[in-house]
Amino acid sequence: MDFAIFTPAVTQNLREVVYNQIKEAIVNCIIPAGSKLSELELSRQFSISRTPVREAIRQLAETGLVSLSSRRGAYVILPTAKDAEDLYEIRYALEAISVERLCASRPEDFLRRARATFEEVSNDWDANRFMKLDTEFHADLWRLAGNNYLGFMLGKVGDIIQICRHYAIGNIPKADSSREHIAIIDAMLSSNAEAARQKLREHIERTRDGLLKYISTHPEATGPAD
Amino acid sequence: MDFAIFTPAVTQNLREVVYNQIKEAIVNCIIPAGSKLSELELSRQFSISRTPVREAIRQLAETGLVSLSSRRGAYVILPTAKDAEDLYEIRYALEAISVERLCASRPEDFLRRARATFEEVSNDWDANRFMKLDTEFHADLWRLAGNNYLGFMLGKVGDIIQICRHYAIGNIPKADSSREHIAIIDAMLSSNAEAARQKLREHIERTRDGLLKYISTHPEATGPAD
DNA sequence: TTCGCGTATTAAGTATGCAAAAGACATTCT
DNA sequence: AGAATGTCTTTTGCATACTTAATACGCGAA
Repeated sequence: MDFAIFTPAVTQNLREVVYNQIKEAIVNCIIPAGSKLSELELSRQFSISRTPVREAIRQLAETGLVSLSSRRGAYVILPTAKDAEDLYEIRYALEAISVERLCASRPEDFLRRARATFEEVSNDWDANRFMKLDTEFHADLWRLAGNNYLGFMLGKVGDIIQICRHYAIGNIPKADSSREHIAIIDAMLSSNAEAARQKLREHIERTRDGLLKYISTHPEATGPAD
Repeated sequence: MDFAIFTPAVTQNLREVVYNQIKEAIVNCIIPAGSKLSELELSRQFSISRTPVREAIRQLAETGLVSLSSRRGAYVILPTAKDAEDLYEIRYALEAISVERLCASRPEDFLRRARATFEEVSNDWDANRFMKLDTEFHADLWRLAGNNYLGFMLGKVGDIIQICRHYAIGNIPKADSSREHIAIIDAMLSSNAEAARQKLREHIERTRDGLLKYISTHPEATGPAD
């Protein structure tokens, strides 16, 4: 057989499908923070039995998106402003690893391409388009950094942050955010780890502050401030 | 009723019990790295049905201790030397958050008590006793740091590291390790964040190097070096 | 009216059954 | 002999039935 053109007929099992769909719904706030996730209701919507739904909910609990209460059900977490702060602090610490490593390995082709992309951004870009670009850039960072667990950890932090961030779409001028990205990239291109860390810190702090400001003026968006 | 001395009669459900027991067995290498976890076999050993065992295995997969292969079963991960390096790098980044925060808040009573305990350590301490002290100290750090997600993240990293570290018990002289702890504590007591970070880095790097050295001389202990 | 208690209802926790996939082994064909 | 195919066994994935805890509701007594 000298061809290999077919991909697996069945790629995912039901648990994965359900997990991904519920997760997407949660991080995009289609299922609002704080909602109860009923096994029965969800299994009816998916037209499957409770078992895969149960497993997906357990999986979501382990990522931190859902909190389980014994015999009382599963609830989508309701992040507080404090949660957002704590998460951004962790995110900075983890992303700093990527950035430092990339200062050393300096994947020039990638950095230049990313830089060019961010230079094209203007404030009238579609919010979702920009968010996708941003997400992918940060994902590329850890992928290139070569630490096998960075993605694993950042994924968990990112999912929870995403719940918060959803409310703040469009809150931060995209052109400013792009400039911050470019500053980080330039620092990496010149292998200046100290500057790169600093620019990253500024970028993440600015993003965080934008979110916190939004939360403070929209108390209904997340859990009670503490 | 003006007293509250009773704890819940039933605290955990079967899934939790099974999860904890399997996790302990894995991180203590009673179930060796790389082993297959059979639902049927485990459920027979626990004398329960497959359902809670399945859920526990899924939960372990989400923490990263177990890898699932669709329709082929669950296997305890087999960390490589690279994995250990990556994990320690993340652990450093996260613990640095605790240490920095504690330089600011400086919980003196706790720090002094911890310092006194580490001064009592000598090389002839029981390895498990020292490991317990060490684990608790690091746990106290993040608990006092006040970042609600630090423990969550460090727990995941720590569980995987623990698999590796188990092989290296007694590899690092306990008195040396204690001195490193004391150095970190002293830096925190004098609110010298820069020094505290540095001492923490040295401590974690030394611990890591001890483990890596062990792994390199005992290739059977973990997965293939890459 | 409010508190306490008993009952009903709902939903989660667990057990079990069934279908189907993966791996092992035997068998056939070249 | 070796490769390929068929068959059997084991075990996972999913469905479903059963058990039991938590909540809601209703009624009666203080």
